[in-house]
Amino acid sequence: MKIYKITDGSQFKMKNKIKSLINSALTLAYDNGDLKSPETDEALPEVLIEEPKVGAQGDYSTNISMTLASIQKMAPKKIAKAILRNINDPDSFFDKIEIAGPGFINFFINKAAWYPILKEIHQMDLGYGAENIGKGKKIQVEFVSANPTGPLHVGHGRGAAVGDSIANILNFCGFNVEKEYYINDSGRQINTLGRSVFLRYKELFGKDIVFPGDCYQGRYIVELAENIKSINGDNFLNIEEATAVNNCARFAAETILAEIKEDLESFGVQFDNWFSEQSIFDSGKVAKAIENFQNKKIIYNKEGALWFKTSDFGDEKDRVVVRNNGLTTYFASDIAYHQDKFNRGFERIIDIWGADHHGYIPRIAASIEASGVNRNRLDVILIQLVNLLRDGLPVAMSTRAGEFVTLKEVVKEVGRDAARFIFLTRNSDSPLDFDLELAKKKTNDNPVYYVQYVHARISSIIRKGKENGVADIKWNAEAVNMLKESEETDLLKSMNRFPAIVKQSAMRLEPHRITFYLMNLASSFHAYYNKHRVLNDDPLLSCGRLYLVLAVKKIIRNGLGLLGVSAPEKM
RNA sequence: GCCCCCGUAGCUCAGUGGAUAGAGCAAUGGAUUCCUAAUCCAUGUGCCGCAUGUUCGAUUCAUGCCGGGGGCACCA
Repeated sequence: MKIYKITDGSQFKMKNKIKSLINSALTLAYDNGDLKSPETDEALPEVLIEEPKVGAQGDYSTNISMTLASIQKMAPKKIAKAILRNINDPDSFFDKIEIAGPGFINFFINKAAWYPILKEIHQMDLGYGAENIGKGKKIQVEFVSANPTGPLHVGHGRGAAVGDSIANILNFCGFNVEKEYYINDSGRQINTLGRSVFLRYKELFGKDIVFPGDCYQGRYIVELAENIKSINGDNFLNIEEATAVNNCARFAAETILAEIKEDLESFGVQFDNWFSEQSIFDSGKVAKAIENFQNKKIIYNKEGALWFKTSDFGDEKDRVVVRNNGLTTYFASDIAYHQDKFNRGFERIIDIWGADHHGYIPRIAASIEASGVNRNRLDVILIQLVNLLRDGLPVAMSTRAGEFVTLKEVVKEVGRDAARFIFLTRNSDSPLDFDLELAKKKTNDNPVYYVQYVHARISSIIRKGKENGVADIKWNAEAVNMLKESEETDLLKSMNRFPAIVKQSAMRLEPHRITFYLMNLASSFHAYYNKHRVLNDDPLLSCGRLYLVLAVKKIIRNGLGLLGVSAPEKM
């Protein structure tokens, strides 16, 4: 993965500055008796700085006088006044400070105070927005992990987009991230795959077959059978059926997996590790895990099966790990697999699953706890369904009947950027409507192009600027000081917010926050662009504005990069 | 029956304790001799599902109910 330069704490942090100004004011007020000095053992509320939604309420505000009211036994407005009396602002950082509503203190920042942000953005460049919360910790994101029994469909695409973006964001925030795909290449459904293909194979030779309902129905099964026929002729008809089925299974799984890899590649998703389920059987880790739990007396025998006492660890009932026919369940390999993840040194692991697997969380958490690892080192993100639409009407999809729209088809039709972006326009918790026609539209309806267009427009301005003789765009205090328009301040404020958005997105594992932020920044830019000319008659002003829009361009690029979406120079 | 997610403007959705709850779409009217009109500007809309509680303050937290979706195998 890429390594980002992260300079911890070097970002321009308005909130922290205001916070410290208030804290000094409080100290002063305690000293001179404007406010009652707190008892030493008293828990003081933290000074919280927030951005009001309404412009008239200032750039920032704090509710500290309300939270102090009960401790001070004083009316919030009186406390606010006492704080104001003691605020020291020698650099005239504030234009004005107001007390409003029930006792909010609203701060109006001097425009000039925003300018250093620009310098910051240009200096940090590719690293702007990176908050070092990971501190190099090893973290694993496991996602997609679709069974190699059929092609990836749109639902997998959503998981891929979310997983890849989360990995990008965490990497950006200083985690040492590994992306992993778990291949279910063992067990019953692989056998079913083999049976399905073998039946179709027999069919190709004119044999009468009965194709059971639990077999895979799709066209691709017939294609796999045709491939086998062209390679092996009728050889598989002349060997023992079990062997033939097994051969078909191996061939089919390998072929499908290769296609899955290809599809993901063209979707822009690359994994660091492809982990085979079979490999944890081969290495004896499953057997070892079971034995270990038996020694701990948390696996018991009932009616010929082995049960893991997950109910001792918060699950609602116990779960079978070895069936009475001697076969292990998937849960057994999952136990070993998750143990293996932690043994590989990951401090945290993130599993991204379809929402239909949510019932699985308690038992996996139980197995982790039982293995002596704190369960909160695992995060599970559940991805809700994707409803595929065309012009507002549902596109029929049924895995059972083998009719589903594959990820490949969608990417081919709407493009990778549009697909990835749209997958990230919702919280993973919410079902997502994906309209193929809308995704192709190149209008305001389609947020991808709305954001990308900002990047292209700015690139164009910069090209134009070069033609006009502006060789390099750099910090010029005099020029930057000319950025006085309200739309310019809006842009500066919005850009200042980016690191906080990234941080929140990383902590809560929610990439859609970046998506929304980018749409918002794009909107501020387009409004600015339509109202003011960057390249204008005044060379100094043009210089300042170029410096401004180049910063916007960098943030758009960084943000889109986190989503895995390209930032085009031209559109 | 039990568990999980969702319920916010006509539609699709943001908003994890603050003030007058936001955005896009849809609707109507406007903007381009000029850096990309894949753009912008203007004009509305809300028992934030219901109820109780916690709080100075609840769309946000807790509990219960209603409605929608999903999950509850010696399946994967």
